[in-house]
This record gives sequence, structure tokens and C-alpha cells, in this order.
Amino acid sequence: MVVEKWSRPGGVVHRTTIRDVAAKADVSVTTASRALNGTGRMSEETRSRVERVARELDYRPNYMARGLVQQRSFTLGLLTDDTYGRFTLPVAAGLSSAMTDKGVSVFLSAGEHEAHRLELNLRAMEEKRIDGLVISGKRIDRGLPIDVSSLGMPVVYVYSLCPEDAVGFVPDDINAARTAVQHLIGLGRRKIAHIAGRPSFEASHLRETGWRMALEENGLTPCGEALYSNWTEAHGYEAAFHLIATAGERPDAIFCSNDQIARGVIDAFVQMGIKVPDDIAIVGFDNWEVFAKATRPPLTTMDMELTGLGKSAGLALLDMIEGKPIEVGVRKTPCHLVVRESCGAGKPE
Amino acid sequence: MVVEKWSRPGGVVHRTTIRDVAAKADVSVTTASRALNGTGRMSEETRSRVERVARELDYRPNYMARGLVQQRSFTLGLLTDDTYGRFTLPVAAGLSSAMTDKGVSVFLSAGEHEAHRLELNLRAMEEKRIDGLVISGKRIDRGLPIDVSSLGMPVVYVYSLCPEDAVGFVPDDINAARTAVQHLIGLGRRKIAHIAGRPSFEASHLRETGWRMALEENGLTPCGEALYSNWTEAHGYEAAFHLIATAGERPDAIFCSNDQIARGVIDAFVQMGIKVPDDIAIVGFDNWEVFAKATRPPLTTMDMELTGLGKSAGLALLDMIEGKPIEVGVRKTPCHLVVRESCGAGKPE
DNA sequence: CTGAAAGCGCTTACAG
DNA sequence: CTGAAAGCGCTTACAG
Repeated sequence: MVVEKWSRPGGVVHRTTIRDVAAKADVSVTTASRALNGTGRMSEETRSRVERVARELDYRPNYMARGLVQQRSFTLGLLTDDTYGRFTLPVAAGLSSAMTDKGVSVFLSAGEHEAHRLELNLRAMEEKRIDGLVISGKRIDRGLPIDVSSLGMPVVYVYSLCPEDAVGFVPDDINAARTAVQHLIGLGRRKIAHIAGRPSFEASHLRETGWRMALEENGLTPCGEALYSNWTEAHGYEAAFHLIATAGERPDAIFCSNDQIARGVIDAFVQMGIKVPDDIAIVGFDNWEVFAKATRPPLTTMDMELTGLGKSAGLALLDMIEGKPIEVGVRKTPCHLVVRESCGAGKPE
Repeated sequence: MVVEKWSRPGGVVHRTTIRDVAAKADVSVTTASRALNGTGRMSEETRSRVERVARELDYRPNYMARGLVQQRSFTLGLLTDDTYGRFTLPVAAGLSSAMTDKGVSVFLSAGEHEAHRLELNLRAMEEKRIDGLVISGKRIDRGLPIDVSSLGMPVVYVYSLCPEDAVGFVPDDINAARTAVQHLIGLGRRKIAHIAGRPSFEASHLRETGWRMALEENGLTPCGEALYSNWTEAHGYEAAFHLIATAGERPDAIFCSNDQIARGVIDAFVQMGIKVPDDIAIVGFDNWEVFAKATRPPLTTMDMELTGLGKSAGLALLDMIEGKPIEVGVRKTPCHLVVRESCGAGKPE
């Protein structure tokens, strides 16, 4: 039973301060500060000497002190109600990674918070004097139940509903869907059906729109109506049976509004003895690998580039923090097609 | 094309400081500070007056200033290499939520970092003067490629390999597996097989151990050997066929080492015309709802309580930061069974 | 019960 | 090219 105490015996550790490096480099604190920050003019000799000493002493500037005088914390907040992680963690990883490169850190506050707890979390971030806030969520047509308009700091929305005069980033669903359907058309498919997600999600309708656009651009007509229901395998499964049972022409391709639906469709076809992609090609949406790689055959699908989305949002927020003017509105960022085997175009991975 | 500038026109906004509240409450800054922090003795009248003024002025203490003098940032770091999100986001959500209640915030650094970038991220956290660090990952038998021993601050490991003399938190895989198998036994099943995960994962072996223990405790013998392979549906699917094709007694229940495997097993049984749970009961592991709720029937499975794990780790870290002695070693935290329908015990949800 | 003063570790006019 | 000094917004001995 080993027990450990963590406070240093004999009081606090002495961490190297800028005084220490100044003293050892035989310059004033002023000069040390300037040397380390690359500001001011000074002899190259002096600067490199200070830098060397700092390295020798393993000096880490104290950002609390710096922040106090510069009125900046070099810190961001990320607020999300997604605890499930499918969308938020990639966004958060992209954000935090890009921010690290700029010397800023990000506070995470994740939870299915009701308004009150959200206030609490936001308040904690204000007390930490975050320089800016990014708000994220699990769908692009819902926001967090919190008013942020009088926050007095820049805010950016990612994968979330974005107020009128704010700046937001969401995947370009319409064009992503177009790309997916164009891929099918490029492979010679002509009778392309669409199985959509929940009708209450804006993303469902945007993806349907993209499907229709691609068809129209190529002089094709929709193969039946879009089939709306849940974002689930069960929906895909049932819709697939419906599509086949229904009189009229049988589709030679199906664009599915997410990977789970696509998975259900493929399962149904296995059961019906319909071959994918030979008889019918399938393309999904999300590139959720745990589904997309598990279907037989592996699924061709759209990737929303969530990591890049987080990065872009962070960079924009940094610009705002630095006072650069920025155009409000939501940016729709491009998605890319991941070709696997469900359309007959890919090579096995 | 609306363009917005974020820096306040006419210079910096004046944020309310403790001076402002002291002045308006007609006390010294000293007294204001003590009133707000609940320290020192003073008339109730004074204290409540200060508090009221603070509220009126919407005063938010500046934690950078406080941190500077208290040599504490009320801030933690969370380092993980999981960008996938399955395990880390629930842990992070539990951690950040519990920490908010204690007035501490958590920096997230997520990325599949090679050692060098990891150093960078850690360094950034050191410069922000985090009070402690939690290290997490995507499996309990791997650590991050980074040396943290000379960090000079408390560290806690969650869902990650934990060094000898450190403190760590992982789910109690053995007992979780025991519980799962006991559930099967309690339902009258006697011939219980086990489909395991990847043999290179410690979790696979721990869960096998739990399976054997529960059997032994009930005077039962294993129904065949544990079948090891990948953590995938494909593995479950194939293993199920193998189990049925193999001569010898047919199992009346299968304990699967994760939900994906269980899903594959159930799919195989559908195809073979074997009824779940009537002919064979299935229990999974992870409670990954996107799988566990999508199987037909919905899957009974073990939940690792990742959110609670994050919370426990954070609380322990706080104790360490406050200098309380703490026993080193890894704590195995209990998991709980989520009963759905794949064992014949649940009611439909 | 209350306050004046020092100090946490930096940056940045200001002066030389 | 370099430095002494003020100050960011707090907390906390120390003194009364």
C-alpha cells in the first residue's frame, strides 16, 4: 500500500522565472522578455544568449502572467452538447491540434446540459478569460439553449445552427450529395434512388436536393421519391425491401443519406440475393468507418472532413480575436468522396 | 456582405474588477476579496453587501490574476490519442462536467500525435500552468509515447496503461464479464460459449477470465474454447458459424467480448434460422448504442460507465492537487449490465 | 472586524 | 541598443 503525497516537501517548487534567465544571461528582465518574444531591436548576440540560457534553465513562460498584462489568455472555449462523440471529437481534435500550433489551448465543455448548467460552464470559461468561443453540436439545425450575444467576445459556430449575424462552419451537404450521385452517374448508373434520413433534420433535405441537382444536371429523372424516416439501419433495411417490392423500374443505384441506412440497405440486399455493386450500387454518407468498413462490400461514402472543419473554425476565430474584419454568415465546407467497393469503382483496401 | 470587426471601437472594454466592487460597496479590496471568497471573519452585513454589489456589477473574478498569486490555475489538461471518440468523449464529458462543479476547467488535447507533437501539446499545457494532467487513450494496455515522470505535477491515467507508481482508473473487465455471464446463468443458461476480441488486447483476456470465473463459481464448464480474433462484426459472424458447425454440444448462450462481435453473431444466427434469445442468448460488451440498439433483438450488454470513470479520475486528481495523500495503483471501477432483449430477460424498450 | 501594502510573473510605455 | 518602473487583477501576511 504505497501512498504518495504530491505537494513538494519543504514548500513550493521553484519554477524558473524570467528573472532567473535575465540574471543568468546578465541582462534586464525587459531585455530578456524582448529577446524571448522576438520583439524590439537588440544585438543578435544578446538575443541568442538569452535564448540559450532560457533553454538551459528549461524556462517556461507563465501564461497567466502574460495573459494578465496582455489582456489575452491564449485560450479558447469549446461548448458542445454532444457526448456521444460521433461529430464532436473529430471537430475538437482538429481544433485543438490547429490551435496548439498557434500557441493557444482549448477548454472543453461537453455535456447534455440543460440551460442552467450551460450558463455555469460558460461562466467558468469567462472567468478563465477565454479569448473566444466555439459552439458545436450534433446537428446543423439546432443550437445550444444559451444566449451568447452579449458575451463581448468573438464566437464561431461549427456543426451547429448559427444565428443570423454570426460566423459558422458546416459541411456542404448539397454539394456532397451531388458529388456522391455524380460518382454513381459517372459509373454508368442511370436509375438512382434516394433513401433519406429523418425529415426533421435539415441535412436530410439538403442531401435530397443534391441528389436531385446531380440528376437534373445529367438529364436524368429521380428513380422514385426520396424515402424519409430515421437515420437507422432498420430504416435502410425496410426501405430497400420497399424499393424492390414497389412496382415500376428497379433502381440500379441508391444514394443513402447516411452510412447506417446504407448498411441496412446492403443487409436487405444480401437477404434478397441482390448483388452490390453488380446489380445495384450503393453510396453512403458520413464515412463512419465502423459502419463503412464493416459492410460487405465496404461502403463508398462521403466524408465530411470534420477535422478540417474544426481547424478552419479555430483559425477564423483567431482572426476575429486579433481584430481582423470577417464576413459573417455560414461557410459550407467541401466534403470528399471515399471510394471503397460498393459502387464497383474501388479496389479493395 | 456584412463585415464585422470584433475589437471594441475606442479601445478595450472595461471589465468589472474587484476594485470596482470594493469601491461601490465601500470597503477595501482586501475585504471585498475575503467576502467573495468566504474567507476571514466579517459582519454578515458587509459580506452580503459585497456579494450584492458584485452581482449588480456582474463581476467575474479574473482567474489569471487569482492563479498568479495562488500558484494554481484551476485548470487541468486532458491528453489523449483517441480521435475516434468512442471512449474518450464520454470520459472527457464526465471529467469536464465534474470539474466545472469544482470550479476547474479542462484543456483538451486530442490527436494521433507522434511523440514530438505530444511534447508540444504538453509544453503548451505546462505554460498554461495546469494543476494536473489526465492521460487517456483508446485501450487500457497502451500508453502515450511521452515521459511524464519529471513533470512536477500530479498525473492520473484513465482508460490507458498506467505506470507502476502512478494512479489509474480502468473499468473492471473481469468482474464485468463475470456479471454478464452470471446474468446468463441466472436465466437458466448452462452451455455458455465465449467469443473474444483481439488476443493482443489485455481486455480480451480479462473478459475471458471473468467468463471462466463465473462458470466455475457455478459449477459449470466452458462450452468450448474462447474464440479470439478481431473486435469486428466479421469475427462474430464467422465465429458463430464455427460454433454451430463444430461437432459437440451447441451452446445455449454466448458471451461476446464487444458489441460489434455480438452484432455479427446475431446476424449469423438470423441467417442460420437460429432464434435469439429462444435458442441462444447473447450478451455483448460496451453498450455502444449504435450497435446495441440496432441488433434484432436489441442487445443486452455491459456498460463501462465511462462518464463516471472520467469523473472519478478528475476527483482523485483534485485530491492530489490539494496535497492529500493518495494510494498509488490502478482502480478498477464497476460496470453495469444493461438489460435489453437478447437474453430473454428484458422488456422491450 | 478591516485595511494598506507587498507581491505573483510577466509586458510595455518611457527614458536614456 | 538597454533598463527602471509601473501595472495587469487578484490574494494574503501583517498590523491595527
